Amino acid sequence: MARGRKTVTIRDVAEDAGVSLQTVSRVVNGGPNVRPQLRDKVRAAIERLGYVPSLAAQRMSGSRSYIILAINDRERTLADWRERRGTDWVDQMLLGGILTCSKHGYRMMVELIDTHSDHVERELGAAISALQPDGVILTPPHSENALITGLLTERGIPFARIGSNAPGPGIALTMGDEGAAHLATARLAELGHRRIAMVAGPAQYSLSGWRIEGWKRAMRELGLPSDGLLEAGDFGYESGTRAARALLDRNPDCTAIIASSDQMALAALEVARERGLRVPEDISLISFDNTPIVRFTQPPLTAIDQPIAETVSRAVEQLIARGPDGADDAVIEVAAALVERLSTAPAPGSA
Amino acid sequence: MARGRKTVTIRDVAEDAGVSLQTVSRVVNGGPNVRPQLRDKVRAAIERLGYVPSLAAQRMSGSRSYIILAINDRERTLADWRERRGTDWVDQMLLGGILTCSKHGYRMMVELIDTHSDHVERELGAAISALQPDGVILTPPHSENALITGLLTERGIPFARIGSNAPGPGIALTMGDEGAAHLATARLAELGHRRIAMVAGPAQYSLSGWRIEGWKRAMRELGLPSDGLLEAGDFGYESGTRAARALLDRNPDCTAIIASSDQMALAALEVARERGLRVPEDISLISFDNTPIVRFTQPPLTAIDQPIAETVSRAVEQLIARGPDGADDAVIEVAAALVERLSTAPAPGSA
DNA sequence: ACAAGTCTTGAGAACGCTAACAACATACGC
DNA sequence: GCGTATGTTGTTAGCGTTCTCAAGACTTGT
Repeated sequence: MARGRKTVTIRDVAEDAGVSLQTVSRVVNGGPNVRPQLRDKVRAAIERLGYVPSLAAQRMSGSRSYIILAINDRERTLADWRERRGTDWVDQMLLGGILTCSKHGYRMMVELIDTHSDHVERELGAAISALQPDGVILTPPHSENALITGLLTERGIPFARIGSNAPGPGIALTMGDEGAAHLATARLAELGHRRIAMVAGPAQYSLSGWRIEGWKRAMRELGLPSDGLLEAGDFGYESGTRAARALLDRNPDCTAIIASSDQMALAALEVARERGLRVPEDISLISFDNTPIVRFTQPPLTAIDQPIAETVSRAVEQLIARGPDGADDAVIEVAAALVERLSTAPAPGSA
Repeated sequence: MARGRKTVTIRDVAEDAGVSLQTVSRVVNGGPNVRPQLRDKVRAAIERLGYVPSLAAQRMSGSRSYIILAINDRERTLADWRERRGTDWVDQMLLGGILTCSKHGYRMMVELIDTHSDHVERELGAAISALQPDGVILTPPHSENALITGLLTERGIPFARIGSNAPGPGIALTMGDEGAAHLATARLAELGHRRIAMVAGPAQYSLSGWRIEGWKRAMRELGLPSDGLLEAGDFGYESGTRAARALLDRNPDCTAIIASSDQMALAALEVARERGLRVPEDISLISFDNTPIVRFTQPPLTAIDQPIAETVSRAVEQLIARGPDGADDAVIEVAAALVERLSTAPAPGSA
């Protein structure tokens, strides 16, 4: 077996092209002061030998590591996965991240970290020390964890916080949860609905609050009361069942529900069915997330599409563009869209 | 801003513990010949300083890179993603991989690579040169690409091929596609079905062939003819529609369909509906994959669960356990299971 | 008690790359 | 034509770790 054919190093290229190591390095990194003639010669040698710089060596020599680290919540990810709920969030994040990273010669790594306070510093610290990433992407519920943002700030590593619009340290990227909830509510009102209920997410996620805000603002603007029309779940199916039942028990006149996750919307759909309510004839449903499952339910659900991939992509681009020193704070919004399917219709008796 | 607090290196630990670099290195890597007293002293220093070895430096010094690289097909992944079909496969793979990697102090990286022959060597070669992974995990359709396995063999990098049971180079991990198809077919026969059709995957994937084999073997063992009951799709929804229509046109007496992917099963479900066939009363349906969507269709689908996460986990463990030299070939099978839901029932008119 | 081993520790080189600096060539101003 | 800015190339050191090899401290057998 032709095992272990020696790796092509920068030295081999230098030799082949008849120049010094440094010149090759300059060509590889797009250095500014190289004569075109030499540059082409070096490029030819690189091509011929199939040279690719070693990431480890680059990192060692004090330059960038070309790694972006994405932090996900271990508990949630594992629960989603174990119960085969699907982890579309991870998917979207990964794909958006990988694609954008590779466009810039970077790589993305995913790390699962416990939210528990005594673990979080150890685990994140270890990951950072081992990988020395050029940037970190934080996803909920880590996005507003002061322990984490503090650690990253202290170590001088640029980071982006997904799903947060609190103008704290680092780059905050939000999907405009307030606006999205407002959009959904307004659309339902447009269809003639007056009693529009909201199944919110857990208070631990700040986006839950923003969605409630958006819903309340829309109701207020339309002169509709929102009292008694709010329930909270934990994004999971069971909590959605509980919330939908409570909501319908309390408001028999409710004709529309906005659920803060697809799972909870699915639960609401089932609760409606168990009570003999037809969707969308008797009650309309809008969910948040727009994961693949909502296209295959009966009826397919109208949903707010979370542009997770695009958001993460933007985050990566910011991180890379700003480089090691540009950790300036910023708030960026990537707009969500309403995808209308068959779970929404004019309110019963309207028009 | 307390920017850039210096990283803790092995030198700091050595100084703190009053020993040489080498001793610390030995303790960190579980070296065999260190006196317990010293070992504890060094461990205490590591703990106190929060030392974590730099991955880049470890790699540089010629030891392992502690990185496992997973290769996915770019085209398929992007298509799945763009059309929001969901990429459950990526999910499962990633999670199974990450979890097992981190258990052993490894990391997993995902790379999307084009199947096109002129790209594949360049792209994979570049990824390998840059990352220098300790092992590579190949997923279909790369698992049996001779260009890829050749390149890896030549470079002496151990690799695992997921979804292949061809006893070629490297470790082949199969989910027992032949057995799984046999299982599904036998179960349907048990329910009284005689005309059991198969919507297979594309021939490009060898597992498609194995599934056909399993189905044919079961039919043969049961003394049932299988002629005219086979159609092939490309795993996608549209191809499933075409296949199901062709199948039902040709075999009005068909009472059961096994589809080689959830998407194609969904399509078959829709085709049945459009022809006024009730599932499962008139026709039973079994799909392959068991992604999250099949739990939420009407009715929920009986499915063969692909133990992707477990398979990848096994692959990672093999790769790590064998180390840099143990590239011995092997074939490992992780059994798939049949998850019965509501799309299967006794054949019409039976019992 | 002495030679021959084994265990334990340390010193120095090496991995592949880039930063910082030095050296040389070329251009420009007067 | 000489000094100074600017462009181009090469040289050296160092990043943090592990490997190789050597030296010292213990054993053990006779």
